[in-house]
Amino acid sequence: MDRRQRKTREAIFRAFTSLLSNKEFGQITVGQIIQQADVGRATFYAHFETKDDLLKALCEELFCHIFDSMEGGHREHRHIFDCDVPDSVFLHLFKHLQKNDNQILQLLSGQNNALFWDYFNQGLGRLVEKQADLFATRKDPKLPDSFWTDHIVSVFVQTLRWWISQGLQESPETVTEYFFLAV
Amino acid sequence: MDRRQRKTREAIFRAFTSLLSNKEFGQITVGQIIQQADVGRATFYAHFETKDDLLKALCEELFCHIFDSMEGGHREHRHIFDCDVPDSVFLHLFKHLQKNDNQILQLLSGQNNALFWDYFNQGLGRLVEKQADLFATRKDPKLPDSFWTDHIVSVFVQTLRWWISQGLQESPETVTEYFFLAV
DNA sequence: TCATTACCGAACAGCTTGTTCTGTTTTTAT
DNA sequence: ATAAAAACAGAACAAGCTGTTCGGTAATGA
Repeated sequence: MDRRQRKTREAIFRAFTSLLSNKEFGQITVGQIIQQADVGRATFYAHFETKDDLLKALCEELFCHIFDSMEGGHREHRHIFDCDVPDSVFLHLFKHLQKNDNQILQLLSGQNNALFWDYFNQGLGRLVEKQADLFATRKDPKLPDSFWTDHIVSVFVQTLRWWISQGLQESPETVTEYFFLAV
Repeated sequence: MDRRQRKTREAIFRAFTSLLSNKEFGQITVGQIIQQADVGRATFYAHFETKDDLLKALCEELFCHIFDSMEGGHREHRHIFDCDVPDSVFLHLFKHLQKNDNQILQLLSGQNNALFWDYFNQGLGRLVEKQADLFATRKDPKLPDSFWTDHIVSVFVQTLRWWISQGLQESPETVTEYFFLAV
């Protein structure tokens, strides 16, 4: 990809996330984005068909990366996070979130947008299904499988939301413990 | 309140909910609302300052009613739903939702709007706090209180979301059982 | 009946969107 | 090095939506 394209695309993303951490998605105009990104109007529309398209692209950029980096047993981190205890995937995820790569927490915590949470749920769902046996013992046999995976995802999301609402005071280990106590 | 005011207000609400069940909130224009409601433009703005104001008013209309009708031990229904078993409040709520008063389910199930869920969460939170002792036995003492109430609300919402996604096939009794098994 | 209040409908200024154009700069391939 | 291709800036544009204003009409309630 052309270097100019890359720089422009990143400038737009930067400007957009910066605006998203302050305002609602609906209140943000293309004019503000291109002003903050210092980019021509026609250039913006050469990269993204519409504002929704930009949001979608940003979500994919952020969430696909964070979740894809954990698939396949996340071997690349095994030596760092001591990943042989069973809960490591979720602890790892909490640690990732605490590091706040790409200001993802600002985006998740703002009342801005359900779309972010939708993408997050989606990636998390895939993760949980791969770890299904982890929670099999706690599952009452009466509960349908689809219900149970939704449930686990929901508990994780609630735990994260609570953590954010507390200002991330607790350690990732504590939050992971809460998660497993609640599920 | 003037009869004309009432009729206009209800016509706008009807048109708005009708549109909301098909389109996203952001895609709906005031022009469409007043056309469907058969109401003059100036009249709309005499009733609601803005489109967001209308959404807020609708939420209050819907959720405050459904939750307020259940506060104070919901005595008025005691004879109908056999409310002396401990889980009756939530069973009652599921039954209310199944009846689908005011097409509330269409509004909750659409990917439309986080705002509806926010109001729903808010009302539910009040309800759960009043029933806190119901879940006290399952609560691990390590978990903070704020975490636990959030957790219960979250499990209820997840249960409802799952129920909607299944097309409300299960009975309210079954769903209530699932809820208590998962929490 | 009569004053009040709500409504209609048209017109409006202001803003946002998405497109199109011209001309300039940067990249890439020869 | 040079020429073709691609990306960019910036202005101008039509179209649509928003929220306001105003004169005229109809319903309400005392």
